Amino acid sequence: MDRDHRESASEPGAGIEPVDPHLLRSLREHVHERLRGLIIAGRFREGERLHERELADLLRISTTPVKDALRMLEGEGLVRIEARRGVFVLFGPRRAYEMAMARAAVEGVMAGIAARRIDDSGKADLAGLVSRMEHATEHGDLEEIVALNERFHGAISTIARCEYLQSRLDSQRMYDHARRLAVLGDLEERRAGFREHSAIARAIAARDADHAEREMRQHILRSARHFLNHVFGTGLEDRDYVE
Amino acid sequence: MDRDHRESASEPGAGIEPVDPHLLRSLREHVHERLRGLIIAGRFREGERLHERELADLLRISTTPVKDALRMLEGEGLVRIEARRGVFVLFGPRRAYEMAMARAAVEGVMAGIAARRIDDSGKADLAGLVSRMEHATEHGDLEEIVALNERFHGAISTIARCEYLQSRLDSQRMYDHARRLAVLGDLEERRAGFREHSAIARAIAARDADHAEREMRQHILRSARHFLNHVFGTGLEDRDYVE
DNA sequence: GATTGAAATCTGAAATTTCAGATTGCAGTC
DNA sequence: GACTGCAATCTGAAATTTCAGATTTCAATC
Repeated sequence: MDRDHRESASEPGAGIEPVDPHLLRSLREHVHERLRGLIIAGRFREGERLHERELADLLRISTTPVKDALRMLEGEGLVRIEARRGVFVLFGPRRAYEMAMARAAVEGVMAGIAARRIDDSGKADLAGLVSRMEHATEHGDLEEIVALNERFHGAISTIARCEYLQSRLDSQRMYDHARRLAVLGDLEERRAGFREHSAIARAIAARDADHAEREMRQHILRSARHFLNHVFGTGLEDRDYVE
Repeated sequence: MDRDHRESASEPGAGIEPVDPHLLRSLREHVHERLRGLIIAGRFREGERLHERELADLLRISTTPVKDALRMLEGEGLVRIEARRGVFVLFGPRRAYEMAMARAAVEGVMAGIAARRIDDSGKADLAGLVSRMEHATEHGDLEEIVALNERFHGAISTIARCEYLQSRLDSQRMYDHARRLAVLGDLEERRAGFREHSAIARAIAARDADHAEREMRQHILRSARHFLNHVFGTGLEDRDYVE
């Protein structure tokens, strides 16, 4: 309602924007998304072989978009393609944690930049999201928590305005949705995540770049470790990763 | 000579290893390497259009490996592919600096991990490389400096043993070789780089992870800024990037 | 049974053809 | 001249075919 009210009736083009060329998703992107989801959900063991023609048969499409999707997965470090030998899955606890480390490093830098760039409008956005996250945390609204988490991290990216750094994060996603919900069923874990989000937002609002970065990194690494312990049991060498 | 001496004559298989599947480079990789080099050398303006069929004609190959190479470049953030519209270059000073930032973030983490994992053999390797870098710095042996720089960073990666993090670095390379040599022609710049390398090696040898990370990040960002100022003149917003 | 070499089969890479959406050019109408 | 609609052309996406290296199978030889 507020939205319609703000658009002036004297602007006939109001609300009309250029069509985003990415709205139509290609076959390759569909395949990529599906295979990626299966890999991080653990459907394939680490080292398991994927079969290009078999996948194409199952999906009722030609091998071309399957090849392209596998190439994308290779670029993300989730599979290894050996010419004329096969495609092998590269996802296990170690890889997942290294992905989290890469994410922590890059997103930490972005949080630092956001702290330098924040304005009042950005502060209000973050505060609003934190408030909603607190509510969802206490009420156990798990899907809402996941969605707000996305929005929180997205808001920081918007403030930071580092398009390339953000693009690097897309390939570091290693959470399986269903398992993430399972982990968030634990109130203490939810509260820990919320405390961390709050600390990040406070540091950014205070323009404390170093602190924002540190909080962001710790948040990402701690929650990743918790998640991976839940999914894989023990499997990580702790020595390298103490923060 | 020392090498041959170390291999025992009683081991008939000595020196025989599995064939690395990547030894034979595919057409796609050749095209990727060439196009990548041209892009970071500034052969194409930011926003300039690349033409898939034209490139295939020039290279005397089919469009398939050209498509694949362009896809790889897209994954690296160096081009944007719009379906049925064209391929557009995304490389300019801002992108180059964001690439350096991503590299600084990830490689900083790796330096910290190396500091935790270092052993005596690793210390000796780094010390040896630093010694050779000092010599090349004072004698203006530019190609040697570039090669030793690669080896220095590679040695740290070997110590850190984070395969995935290392793989993320491959797509963050943004130095044009010829221009890099030009920048290194300046003795003060060479010395600054050497001082930074030394500081990194010292921090790693001292197992001071935080310090190693900080030194690595500063080294990468400072030298990138210097390089980009040389190549592009001013063009970066300094405000975001103060370290 | 062990070894060797050739044939058959498998596999991703590359070439070629076709497809389908996007853009441009041109002719007709007002 | 401005506008509209259609045809021609352009472009990356996808399908299909072929290629060339890798692996397996099978038959012959010792």
